[in-house]
Amino acid sequence: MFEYDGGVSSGPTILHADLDAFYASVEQLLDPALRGRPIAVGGSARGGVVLAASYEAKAHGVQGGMPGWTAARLCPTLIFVRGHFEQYQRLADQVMDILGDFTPAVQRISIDEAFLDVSGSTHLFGPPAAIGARLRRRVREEVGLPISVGAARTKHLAKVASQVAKPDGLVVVEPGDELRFLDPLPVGLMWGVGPVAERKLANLGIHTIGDLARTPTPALERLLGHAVGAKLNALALNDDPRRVATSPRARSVGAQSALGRRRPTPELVRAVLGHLAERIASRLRAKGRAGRTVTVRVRLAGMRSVTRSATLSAPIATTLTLTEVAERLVWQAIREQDESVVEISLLAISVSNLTTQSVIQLELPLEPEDPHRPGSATGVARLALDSSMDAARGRFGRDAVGYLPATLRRSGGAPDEFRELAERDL
DNA sequence: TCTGGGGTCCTAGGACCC
DNA sequence: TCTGGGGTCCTAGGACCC
Repeated sequence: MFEYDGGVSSGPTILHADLDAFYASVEQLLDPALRGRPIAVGGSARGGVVLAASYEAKAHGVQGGMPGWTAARLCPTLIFVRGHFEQYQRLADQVMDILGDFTPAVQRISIDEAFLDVSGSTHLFGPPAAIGARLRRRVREEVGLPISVGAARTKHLAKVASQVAKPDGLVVVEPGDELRFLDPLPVGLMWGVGPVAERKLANLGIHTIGDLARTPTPALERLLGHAVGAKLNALALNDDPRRVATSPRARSVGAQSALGRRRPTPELVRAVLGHLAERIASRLRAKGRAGRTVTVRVRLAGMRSVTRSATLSAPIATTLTLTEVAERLVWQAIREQDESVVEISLLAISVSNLTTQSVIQLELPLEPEDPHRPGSATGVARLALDSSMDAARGRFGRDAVGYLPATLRRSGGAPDEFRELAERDL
């Protein structure tokens, strides 16, 4: 991780730029008939989940992550549109290129938002407020999308400022105004305060960031745990040392698939895990990485989840080995539930404890009699199989091999283009 | 009416080692 | 006979973010 230290400046030189209702705004850009109207990307009035809502829909209470039928009930005129996922990546990259014109210190934190440290750019572009305004204008004129910008001395404050600026606004917090700015804002605007923490804080009468700042740290730690409590108190007092940095390497890779409600038959479990393992392992191989810890998650009907994990003696990146380890863990998890559990609604695999190792190193013999070991005859054969599958995929596209049989696909499942949008670089 | 998919980080208990 | 304290790794669960 490389850090840009803008520490010499005490002005509001950290910018947080955040595209407004990104997926929905792209749909409105692509289809003028949708502009000014309440739309939801993803889901339908009968099922699925809403991935993003336009501001017109948000005005009715529609939010991302909400079941489609709930959204339709809140907003009867809601228009459901299918996503144009390839366009999202292209347009977001175009926006990031524009941000890069203002400073090399850009930390992209998701497809549609980034931090910028502009402390070295003011001699070229003027003060941070001018940079924010210029950046917003360029994104609007060259890409056609609304973007909100917050500028402050720290990342956290810049992020809060961009939330306050939405939609389509710019908020600059001068150093002398920081505490006054934060004081009346709801605690939920802070990074790290979700629904659970918000409810616990409300029970103590803590509603605003000012309330939080006036609460003694030990009380917060008792309520929310050591790490969260201490962090929140520091942030509420605007004591935030984080610098803009390039993204660190990923620490885990995973994939999941919602199934509706299914009885976990051996055939179903094998097919779904094989599909997930293939997605994960091919990503690992493409980057020359491998992982030692395999974690599976089984979500039961009723949304309760159980996880099981195993740490292997050597890192793996082969599809078959990952499938078999995951299969063992999933059946272990299912067996340990009481017998009333007959249906599952999701399977997930994650690989962590990642190492950066070449394929050659993975082939070093360990215990040749164990088929799970990369050095065994079986292990070598599996690597060879994976290599040819990877090659076929490279030539004929990602769906050329290893896709989930149509009979096991659930209508309304997330398209692969959507999955790829969320993937982090390994 | 029934709830996506990609991640990060923290906690707490137990095993194990020195 | 009974026994300390610190560090590291592993596992399961959960909060949170986009």
